[in-house]
Amino acid sequence: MHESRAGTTSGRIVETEAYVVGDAACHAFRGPTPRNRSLFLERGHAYVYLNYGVWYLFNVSSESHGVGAGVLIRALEPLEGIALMQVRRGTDRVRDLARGPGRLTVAMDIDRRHDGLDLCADGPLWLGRISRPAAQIAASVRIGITRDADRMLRFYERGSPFVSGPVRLGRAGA
DNA sequence: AAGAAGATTCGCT
DNA sequence: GCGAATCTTCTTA
Repeated sequence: MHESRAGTTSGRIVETEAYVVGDAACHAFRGPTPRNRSLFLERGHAYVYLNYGVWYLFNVSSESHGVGAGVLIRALEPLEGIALMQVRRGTDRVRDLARGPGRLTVAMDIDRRHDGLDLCADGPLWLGRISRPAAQIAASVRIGITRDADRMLRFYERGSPFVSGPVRLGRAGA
C-alpha cells in the first residue's frame, strides 16, 4: 500500500524472489555499501535501488538487524488506485500495470525516497493483510540472474495473470 | 583510473 | 529478437 499526495495505490503481492544469506546473487553478499545498506536493517524494511540506471526495484529486508538479505517484490495484482497507476504507467492494460519489478515501482511511485522505511510501521508505504492469501504458491528459478541461478527461490501465485514472465517457467517441487 | 556487468523495460526491425 | 537507457559496484591495470 502506498499513500501518496497523488492518491492511494495498493496491490496484492503475487510474485517474489528471495535473496538469502550466502547467496552470490544477493546484493548484500559482499557486505554493506551505500546502496544496499537497507538490506541489513531488521526484517520488514524497504530496500529500493536503481537498476540498470533506469528502474527502481523494491525489496523487503528479511533478516535480523546487521544481516544482509531480502525479498524482491516482482509483481502485484492491482487493487486500489488503478486509474492512477494507469496514468503513471502510461497504459490502460490492468494486467501490465505491475507485472514485473520495474513496472511495479512505477505504478506505485516507489523510489529511493522510500529506501530504509519500516514497512510495518505508520508511514506512506507499508505492507499489510489487505487481501486474500494465494490459493496455491509455486516455485521456480529466479529470473534474470547469472550467479546462484539454479536455486528455487522465486515464488508466485499459480495461475495469476499478474505474474511476470512466461508462466510455464514455474515448476513446483523440483 | 577505466571498463564491464547487472534482480529491466520498451521500441524498432 | 536486439539494443538503448545510464547508476552502482566490482574487476583489472
